Amino acid sequence: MESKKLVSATDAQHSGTLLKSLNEQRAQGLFCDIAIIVEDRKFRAHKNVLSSASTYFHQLFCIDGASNVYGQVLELNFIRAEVFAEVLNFIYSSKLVRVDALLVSELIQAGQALGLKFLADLGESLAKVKGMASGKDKAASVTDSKAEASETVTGDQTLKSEGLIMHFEDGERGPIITKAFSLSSSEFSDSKASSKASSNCDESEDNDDVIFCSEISPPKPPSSTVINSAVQRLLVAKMPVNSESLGVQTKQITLVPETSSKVGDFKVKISDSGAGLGQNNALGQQTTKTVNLKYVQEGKQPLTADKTVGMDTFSKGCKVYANIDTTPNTYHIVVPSKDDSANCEAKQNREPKSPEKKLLLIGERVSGDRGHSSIQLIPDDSENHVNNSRPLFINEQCFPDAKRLKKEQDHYELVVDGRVFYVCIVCKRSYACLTSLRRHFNVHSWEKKYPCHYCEKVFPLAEYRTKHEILHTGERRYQCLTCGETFINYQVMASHIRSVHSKKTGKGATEEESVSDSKLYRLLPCKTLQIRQYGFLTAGRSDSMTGINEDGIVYHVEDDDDAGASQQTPGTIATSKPASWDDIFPQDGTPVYRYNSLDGNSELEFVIPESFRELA
DNA sequence: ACCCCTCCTGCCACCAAGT
DNA sequence: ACTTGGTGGCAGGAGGGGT
Repeated sequence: MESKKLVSATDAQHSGTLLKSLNEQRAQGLFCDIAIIVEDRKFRAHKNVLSSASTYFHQLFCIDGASNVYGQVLELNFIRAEVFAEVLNFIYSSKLVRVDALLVSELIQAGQALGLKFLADLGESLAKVKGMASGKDKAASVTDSKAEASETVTGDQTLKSEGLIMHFEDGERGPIITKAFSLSSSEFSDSKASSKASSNCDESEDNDDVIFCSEISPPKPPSSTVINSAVQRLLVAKMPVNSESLGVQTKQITLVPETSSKVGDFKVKISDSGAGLGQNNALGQQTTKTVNLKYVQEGKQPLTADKTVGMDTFSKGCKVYANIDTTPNTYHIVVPSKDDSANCEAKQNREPKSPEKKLLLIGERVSGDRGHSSIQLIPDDSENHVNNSRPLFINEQCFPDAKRLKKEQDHYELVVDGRVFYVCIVCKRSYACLTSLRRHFNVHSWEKKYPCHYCEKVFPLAEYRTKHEILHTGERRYQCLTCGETFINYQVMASHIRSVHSKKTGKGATEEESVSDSKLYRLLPCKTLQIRQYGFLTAGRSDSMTGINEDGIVYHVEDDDDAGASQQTPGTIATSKPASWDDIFPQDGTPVYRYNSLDGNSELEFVIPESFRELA
């Protein structure tokens, strides 16, 4: 039998090349499957890469139902955009390059929060390296006698320790760390991060009134955290009872399935906790009882259930009414008939008339039987909340699959005396108009992004962008008819009219003032918007674009399929005759727009005219 | 206290698609 | 032609931060 010859080979540069390629793909937006919104900036990235580098992201992507992951968009609110940009660069390059030393502490915090061991340990590494420098390095102010240097090169302010290479240089605002390479390829076994992610219920207790919690059953926890199966089904909800400047008193409701009981039996624990302490049972009061909810799932309508019942025990389509009139602390559960279920969605928007007066519809079971939602206890002053358009705090955070929450499943309905309120499932804001909720929901989902045409900012609402862009253009649309002065927005104009002319605008004005209100100012057409729409209308065509030269001549630009080679072709004008800006905006003081095709954008560059600058 | 600014939300107009 | 749903602008209140 002939012996096999085996050949082994290792590409030492493979990992580096691979990472570099991934980083290039990220830069080009290729294959990015997640958008991360931090402050007002959007970062595209690859889930696989994030998950591999960060235990936080690993956990997050494993737990599909994490409350803040909605589809392909993730919003991080515990980190600044500037810091996250460096974190992302590090993940995709294994390097921190010319990072302002002032950011180091935040980078360390970010590393700890995101489960990035290198960044989390950066402080320790820095202390060691600085200890090696022992006064030779300008940046070194902390020394560590325990630092063990395998090699120390301080002459050029480059330090090496345990695989860490650092280079210090003086930046404008202080020392800058450059050429810092990752310590090692040791696996992230960050128990802190793991346990942190595994206990989401506790993680957010610091500031939030309502804890966003999820079923603690990640399919593939990166750490081998063993979670008791009984605890996995634990659902915890917190409810603000008193939201005065004194903090928030909370009641904690815990639904624990009774393993020895029948299906649907839950042991309900209610405990009070101190304001803002985030500690269970701080005040000690606790009651426990068992309720059978099976009938709720299979029952015939209507039913009444205790308020401590979890929403996840209801069948899909059940409408849950808080019985605020006759029997406090109970719900009416209205189970739709089979015929109703098909038309349930269609009926939702046409159901302003509530036959059950004084029944507060606090929610509808929208997720499947495996859902992990719960109903928040209604505060005693719930009716006040209703009057304030902040009626309820419904805890419906724990969806097993956030992607299933489609647009038509982004809200609950509240019916109060026949009036419908639409409650956002994420933040619990209530709206009188469904359109308002739809518009608002993009703040969570970022299904649509509205990037500023003048800077890198991204907005969840078109109107925010428009208002922001007007700040760029400096356009002043609001004109005071008393003195003729123009203003950039309504608020400034109203303030001017109030302070200078001693007149009131708006609903707060007296009847006499209201009568004359319409004459106080006038609103000029929005040039900023018009020019953008004009640009889109022309540039939006797949085969051609229209541009304008500095003389104000409109150009028709043919697209030769070479994005970088588009050229203006004077003479191929889109209209029968050249159109100047005066034709479009014949008023004086019109801002100047230039067509910008340098970077492939079919956009119009706005140049603030001197007249505007003088006014500003 | 006042001003400035941003955010928010009810209301409305406009538009496109479907009936 | 009418209905419906989506979109986005406008008004004006609320609230935060700076002075």
